[in-house]
Amino acid sequence: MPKPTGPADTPGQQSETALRADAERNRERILEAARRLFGTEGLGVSMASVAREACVGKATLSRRFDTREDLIDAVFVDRMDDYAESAVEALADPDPWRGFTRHIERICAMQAADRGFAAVLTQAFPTAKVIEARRAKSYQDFQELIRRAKATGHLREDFVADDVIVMLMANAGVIAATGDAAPDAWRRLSGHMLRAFATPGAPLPPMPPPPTTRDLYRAMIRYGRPSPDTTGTAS
Amino acid sequence: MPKPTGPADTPGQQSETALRADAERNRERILEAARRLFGTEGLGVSMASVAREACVGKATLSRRFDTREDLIDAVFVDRMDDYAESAVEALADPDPWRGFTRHIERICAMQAADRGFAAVLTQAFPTAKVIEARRAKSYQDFQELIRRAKATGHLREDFVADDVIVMLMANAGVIAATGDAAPDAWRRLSGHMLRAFATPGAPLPPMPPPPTTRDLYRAMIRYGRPSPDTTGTAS
DNA sequence: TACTAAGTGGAACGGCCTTCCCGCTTACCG
DNA sequence: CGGTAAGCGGGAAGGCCGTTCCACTTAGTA
Repeated sequence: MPKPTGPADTPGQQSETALRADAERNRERILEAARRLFGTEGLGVSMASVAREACVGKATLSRRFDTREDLIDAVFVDRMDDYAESAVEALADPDPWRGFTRHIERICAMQAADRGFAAVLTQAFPTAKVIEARRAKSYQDFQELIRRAKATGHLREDFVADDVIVMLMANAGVIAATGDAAPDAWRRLSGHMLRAFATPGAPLPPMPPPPTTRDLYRAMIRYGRPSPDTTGTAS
Repeated sequence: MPKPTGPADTPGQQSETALRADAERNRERILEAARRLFGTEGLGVSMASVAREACVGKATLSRRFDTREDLIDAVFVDRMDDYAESAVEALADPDPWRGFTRHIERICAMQAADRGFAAVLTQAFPTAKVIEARRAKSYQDFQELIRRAKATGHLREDFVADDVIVMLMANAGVIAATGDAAPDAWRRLSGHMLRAFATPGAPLPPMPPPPTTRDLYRAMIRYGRPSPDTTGTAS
């Protein structure tokens, strides 16, 4: 009877009875495949295609992660670490306003780099404990950052933490709509957003150039296919 | 020979041989059903569900509109008229900057009022002649509006027409993400965007309040289900 | 009124997805 | 080693979607 360490107390997903070596290897392959597909296609890719990409049976996938949300949780832990870390870094900056602007730019860039992650930042996954913990932590730190940034006089007084969530939703929209037809369009948005958040005299990074009309049009055409963003709520 | 009883000789789609009375009635029912479903669920609802909602057979639907794009074109003609009209109205305003701000607010509101239309404004449908004509017209007028608004000194010099497309994509993202859990979140975004576009002293409408944290969180949870935005490219 | 072609809905089909199940393989412990 | 249960893959069943075909209905005309 392999009855190793404590039973099921790791947050989030499945039983935690320590996998057999080959099983663990498969688990890893699934995570890699999912990371790849989520990144390029968005959350919402079929579980079947994840299994196919990982070269495992469909059964193996759902045995390891019985809901899509579990898979998402496992895939994006690292990214959420980076996300939470960004707020910490921002707080560490001696100039809170510079910390603020860089934080905004960093998290927008994180969204742009991974389409699935862009969605993760704008959705809540109640059962994904790990993700939600990181999100909460970042939110806390961000509140403090706001307080300090306002004290410099460069951040608008009416700015609130939830504005950043709205911004992330907006940015996700731009990223989903432009895809790789206009891969830098999001920079233009984040440039605008910083200008919206800043008070008149505040120092700002230079405004990124707009995407070319041609690229934007290509993006509008290309757009259309598979942007499900679906989560498949746990049953 | 059936007479040409104004059954809308809309360009673009199907044969235009004037439908029989009952067929025309069905066509209308399909359009109503599609308008309703596109508005609440987004483009991307299954053609089958449109047929069901319209109480016609699936065959009837695809006989009348052989591609989803045709249906979209027919459904959104009026909305696109309003859209193009908004730019005209803006040009008619003696104060170009006020015309500009109102135009921005109006088109964002149009997106918020109809989820399908929000998608239409950020996608191109090469085969949907009617829609594309209106879009082009609006774009032209908007260029002129920009020119005049810059002349007032209230619009940033580095603003370009394509910025409004990026903004529409962003707004569509917010609308898709918040749905009716936080139905006014988009106003906050448009408020930010106007502040981003304006030069320091420019007169602006008051900043809309942010959505409540509670509503935003509900939106993040609720989000996830079926926001396909898909178009089903014509084959 | 009677005829005919335009118009109809449902059945059938192929594709893709998910979930469940079952017989085979193999890692690991003794 | 060798036995055993953990782990595996794929097939079956069931659900939706979109398309196509076909026998029936009915609007409009003569």
